[in-house]
Amino acid sequence: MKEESYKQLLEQKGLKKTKVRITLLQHFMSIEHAQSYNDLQAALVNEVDKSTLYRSLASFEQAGIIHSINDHSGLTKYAFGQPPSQGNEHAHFVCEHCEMVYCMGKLAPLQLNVPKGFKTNKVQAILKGVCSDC
Amino acid sequence: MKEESYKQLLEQKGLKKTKVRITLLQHFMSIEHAQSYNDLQAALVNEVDKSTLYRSLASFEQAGIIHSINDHSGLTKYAFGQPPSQGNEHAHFVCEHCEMVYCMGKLAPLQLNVPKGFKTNKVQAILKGVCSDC
DNA sequence: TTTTTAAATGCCACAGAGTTGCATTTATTT
DNA sequence: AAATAAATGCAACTCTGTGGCATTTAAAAA
Repeated sequence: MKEESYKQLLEQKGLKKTKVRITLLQHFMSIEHAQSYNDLQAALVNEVDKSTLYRSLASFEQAGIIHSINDHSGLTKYAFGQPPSQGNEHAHFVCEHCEMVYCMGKLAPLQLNVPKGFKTNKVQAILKGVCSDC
Repeated sequence: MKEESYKQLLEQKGLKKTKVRITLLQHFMSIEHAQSYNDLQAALVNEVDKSTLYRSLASFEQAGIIHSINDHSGLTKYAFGQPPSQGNEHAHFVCEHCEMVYCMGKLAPLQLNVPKGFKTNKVQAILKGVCSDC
């Protein structure tokens, strides 16, 4: 994909087309699994300041370009694609072997027995297993 | 429940019956929702050292007395009861109003469409909504 | 194109969760 | 009661993530 298309996406989302953001977006769109802060620093060859990177991630997430994932590892991961909205959730798959995190297809409505008085609004599911590369 | 029963449980699990552990276990069994490190410190009136508390939690979890929960708040929470084992998972409910975390009943088997080559071993679900007290 | 302005970056210091090493204390065993 | 092994407390440290502030850069206005 040409650099132009990254710029277009940023413009469309009302974000300034800075060097950091273009590189970051390019990376997100070129990779298929979720990225931790450290993955991203390595991919950007440690050229970006820590707070800049976190702030870029925050603005991308707010703009709906990426979404953050809690995979129960203690590290937040980030993946390309819109944040799951109500009724539009997708599951995340964590490989127990290589630790990689993948976005899965839309989550089928779950039968959830919650006690009386509890009202469920959204569901987050983490699948653990072995990925196709392992 | 008498103090004797806490001691029995510790003995049964092969854990030394220390003051800290008895107080901690007593607290876990008297409360219905999951506890953060800070909740526990407050409940134990800040009398316990940080590393002691974390180490006690680790030993309880290893012994299968409690299990830890990652509710996407950034804080690990701990609840009384065996860690979910394969085929015996339960969901966790996070109240969006009071932030409390509850253990729900056993999770019904889910229909999960994962891509070819992916093999799911376990499922962890977090439900977000409003609890019966809110 | 040049000037203006508003936002993004980098640097630094900080906050909070959780861990580790080590000396001391305590529970259990002999 | 003495010996032993594990639990505790303390201090220092790691790691993730945040916030203030001066400087730079992208976009808008002139």
